[in-house]
Amino acid sequence: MQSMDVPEVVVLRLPLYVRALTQLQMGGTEVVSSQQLGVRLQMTPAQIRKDLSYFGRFGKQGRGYNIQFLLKELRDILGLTKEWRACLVGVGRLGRAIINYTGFAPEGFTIVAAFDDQVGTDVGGIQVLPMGDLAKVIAKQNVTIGIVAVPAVQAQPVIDILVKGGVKGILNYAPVAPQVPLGIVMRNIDPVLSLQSMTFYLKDS
Amino acid sequence: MQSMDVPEVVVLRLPLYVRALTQLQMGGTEVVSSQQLGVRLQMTPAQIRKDLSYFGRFGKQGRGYNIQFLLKELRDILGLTKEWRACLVGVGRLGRAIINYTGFAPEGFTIVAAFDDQVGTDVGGIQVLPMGDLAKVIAKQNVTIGIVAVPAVQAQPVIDILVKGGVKGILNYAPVAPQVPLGIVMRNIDPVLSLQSMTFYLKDS
DNA sequence: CGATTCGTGTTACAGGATTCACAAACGGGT
DNA sequence: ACCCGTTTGTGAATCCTGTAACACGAATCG
Repeated sequence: MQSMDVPEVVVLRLPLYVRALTQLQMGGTEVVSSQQLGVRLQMTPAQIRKDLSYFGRFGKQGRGYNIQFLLKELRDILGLTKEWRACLVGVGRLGRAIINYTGFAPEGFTIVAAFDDQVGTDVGGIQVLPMGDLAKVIAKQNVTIGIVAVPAVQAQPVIDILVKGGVKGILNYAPVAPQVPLGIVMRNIDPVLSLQSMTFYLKDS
Repeated sequence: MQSMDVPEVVVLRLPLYVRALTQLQMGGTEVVSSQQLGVRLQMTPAQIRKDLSYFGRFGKQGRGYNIQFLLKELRDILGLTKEWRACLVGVGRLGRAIINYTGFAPEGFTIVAAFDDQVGTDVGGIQVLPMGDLAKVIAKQNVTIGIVAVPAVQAQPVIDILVKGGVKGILNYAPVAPQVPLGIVMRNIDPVLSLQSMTFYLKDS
């Protein structure tokens, strides 16, 4: 498994490349140099080349990278060729916004189930199930990702349940820094933290 | 200005400290050691001490950090003592979810205006104004932060307008990597990118 | 009051990550 | 067939970040 000796920062940047390349492809471009990509993404060409070189040799000297080919490779590396099935916990305002968010599906992420204490009502075509059904649904529906949209205090217990249920990755919207066992991948979405680090630079200007 | 020689990674961690300390304070704790904080935040005590030492000497040997004092200091450093006024651009599904999000206000971030092409309707008690009024409102209402919740293609032009209008920081929810002039602080909120880097680790397990 | 324990702030170090620089490769033009 | 401008991939060098070690101040205990 190559995952081990690739720095995590590099992995975090790969999706940026995928996105930029996709946009270029939409625009009809067929070949791009690390130089041009660098301008688009505000980074040095050297870094882009180094990053890509962790995974193989995708470019041609004197020409650059064939976009279609590089995209296919990157999608493969990131595991974006298959569909990923996620479940959502918490169907409050935030949870409903997440269900209705149209950005996930085109990238292959599908929310197949939603859980909450207030059961019953359908939201955006998805039935809301009781928390008790969680483990069963994860197993039966082949869910690998849990999306957490509950209040802060409930986040840790919910995440524990998700992990015990067999989820491998967690996308956490709750404003906490939850603990997960080794081997579980977590990503936090936290606009307040972003703002709070921003104000440091804004405070005297 | 001390901002210059403090590494950005450190600044990004400060809000985490603020949050953890606040929770401890709620729980009635008065003093905490870097050790204990480290357990809570999954980081080494050494790093916490080093981070804090960029800004001063806040702890007492043999005792630890007085939470109330350290919190005040950190809030000061981050500029969280005053109220920050933001405006939102884009009142679609995502924009409305942002307006209704209850996590901003308690931390001192207020959305004072919203802009969109579809004018008129009030959303969550905030009137939606036409884009043409943007510059005027930013100046009159003392807005320093712009929140972008428009579709990808409109993001860059909207950000240009916000910057020209005088905003100093931008919280961008659109799935793009926008260019901003030097001196403007940008933070991106992008769940899809988070998921796409997650799958790299999930793809063979 | 002296000894012991605790935990800070700081300096030194090791490991990573970014940038640099250059040989090798490619394509187009002549 | 050969040259020239271009751009890759990759060690080497530089910069940055995190960790470990330590000296010292503060509190506690007998």
